[in-house]
Amino acid sequence: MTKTAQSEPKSTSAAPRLTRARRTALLKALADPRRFELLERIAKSSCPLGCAQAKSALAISPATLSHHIKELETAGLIRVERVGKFHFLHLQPAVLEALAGLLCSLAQPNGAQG
Amino acid sequence: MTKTAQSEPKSTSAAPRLTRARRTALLKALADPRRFELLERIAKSSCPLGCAQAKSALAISPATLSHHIKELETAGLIRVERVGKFHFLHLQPAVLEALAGLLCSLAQPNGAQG
DNA sequence: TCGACATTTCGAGAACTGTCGAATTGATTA
DNA sequence: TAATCAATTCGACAGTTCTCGAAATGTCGA
Repeated sequence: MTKTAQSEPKSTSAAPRLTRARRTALLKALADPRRFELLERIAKSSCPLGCAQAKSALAISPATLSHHIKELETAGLIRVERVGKFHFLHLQPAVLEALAGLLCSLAQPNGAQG
Repeated sequence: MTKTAQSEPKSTSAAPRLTRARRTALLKALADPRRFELLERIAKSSCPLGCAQAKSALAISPATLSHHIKELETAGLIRVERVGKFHFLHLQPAVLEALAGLLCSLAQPNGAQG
């Protein structure tokens, strides 16, 4: 009850509400510097990022890259488009926006509680 | 936390731009569920939160609470007001907003580069 | 000063995570 | 089919972090 005044920062696509577990998973996924850098790469690329580009951008072993990709995918931050033997990485902006909205609401006076 | 070695001004008001190291430190500080819950408590409290309330809210040992408080303080997410034998916890909203802004900009098309 | 309370530090154990080499699976092409 | 390239899984190691009990430090009131 009383979910009044949920006016959060406008998101362009539907931002899902985050459960406690989900928000922790998201933050953990973002908290690794290489993973964040990878996500930045994906976000700033105009076309979906291929694994080869990701690998050369981060200078890590294939095993490690695969691990990080899975972490980001599991957290829901990216989507992996599998076409043939290549995988392409897409950002999922809504999840990022949901988290940003949560942090922003916390920063408001009284944590923007209802 | 490992070496950061990036002496940057810790502003308390205007949202500072986040270096790579700082943003990682912030995300790590937020990525622990108990720490996030503590931060939420602080944010949603109308008056600065005392350690006793924090401790009873989280149901953890004093040692662990002290550890988490230090992490949040080091990350710049809270300020600790030390008055006598009591410590009061204040949110530092600007840092949270800076991080939210960063995430939001990443979510924009092409990662809002430029 | 002493005793009670609040908080921190210390030390250690357990659990988690990032990393990589090696082996494996899967897809494409010759 | 064989060869090759892309990506994943496996197994192991190192470093980090969470957690707490015990001891120490700091503060206040009697």
